[in-house]
Amino acid sequence: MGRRKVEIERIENKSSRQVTFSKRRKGLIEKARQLSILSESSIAVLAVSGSGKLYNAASGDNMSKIIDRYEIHQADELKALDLAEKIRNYLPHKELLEIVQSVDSLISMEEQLETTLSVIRAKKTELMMEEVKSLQETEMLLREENQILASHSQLGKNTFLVTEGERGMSRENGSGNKVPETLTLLK
Amino acid sequence: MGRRKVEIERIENKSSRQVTFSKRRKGLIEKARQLSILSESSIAVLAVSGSGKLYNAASGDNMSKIIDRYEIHQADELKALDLAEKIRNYLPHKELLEIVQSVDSLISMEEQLETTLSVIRAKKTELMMEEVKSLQETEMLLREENQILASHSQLGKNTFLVTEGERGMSRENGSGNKVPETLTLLK
DNA sequence: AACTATTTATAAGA
DNA sequence: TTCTTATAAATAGTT
Repeated sequence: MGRRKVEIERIENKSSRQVTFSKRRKGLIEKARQLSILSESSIAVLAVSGSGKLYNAASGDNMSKIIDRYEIHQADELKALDLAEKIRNYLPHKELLEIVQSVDSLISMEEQLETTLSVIRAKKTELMMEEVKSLQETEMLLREENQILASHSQLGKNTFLVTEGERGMSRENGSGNKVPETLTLLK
Repeated sequence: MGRRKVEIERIENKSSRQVTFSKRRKGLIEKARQLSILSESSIAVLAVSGSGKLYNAASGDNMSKIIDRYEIHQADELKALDLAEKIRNYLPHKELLEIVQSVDSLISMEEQLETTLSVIRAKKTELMMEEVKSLQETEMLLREENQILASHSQLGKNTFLVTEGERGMSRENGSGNKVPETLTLLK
């Protein structure tokens, strides 16, 4: 769609790559807007540039709602906790048509879906907590093993451990995450 | 881009609307894929049809990571600090009674509260992710240190450490899971 | 699902 | 960055 046909492959020239990112991102978001209006739908576009900068656009509804919708969809697909089946139980197909007749019923459906969503979120938190706990236990075991090894070490009295710097989750991080320094053995 | 120019407005004919949704959605996702490759970036597209069906595509990275990035970005932008104040600003006590008169105002209140809530959730996820990452880094460092100590150990090759069952003595690390430290071994 | 006349997006250049 | 314009690509209406 330009003076020349371009192959769809990484543009090597950095400057051209940035220009293309800018032009096509604009085009993509405009296309999303048009689709949303033409077809009365909700469209979200998230773009993370090579340098990590984020661009986003939502049409038809706000970003949070579209993402929520995605998360519900995912959870449903993955059948976390057989929730999909639970929902089916709550809303058997037969009764659905009758149910949808009233506003009250829609409110109740909304509440049920929100309940489901909160269960999904709780599950996410639970899994992350488990991971943290497991990692903490591993850390403890390693420290113990370490101590035992140190007490049997051949490293003489001239050997000593120096601790440097402060590390940990309290650091302001954002995206500039630091790679852990490698343990260095100096002689 | 077709036999005729079309105005960007809701297509009234339901069938045409669906066909357009399908065609343009495909085009949009293809554009997203191309942008991702050409500019070495990550692009996510979420589309919710008028009938509520969800379509999504992610290029360059997986959907979860792109959404996480968005949420962290939001949290940073809106600064989850002083949320209470924000809520107070949105809803000054004086104006509350007047505001609550209209349905529109309630919808807008709902949206604002949902935005606030999503910021809080994003912040929670961000902090948990950081903690996991930090623990993983600590684990790596400990394993390295361990390896070095083992290689200098007087314990023979036939000796091995039992890390289970000998706990308690070395547990005087009363500080629980503390800030990991980078160790430099000097000789 | 295909086809194709047109419109639209955009690559290169200024 | 913004604009221009030749050309490639997307797609609206049709089959």
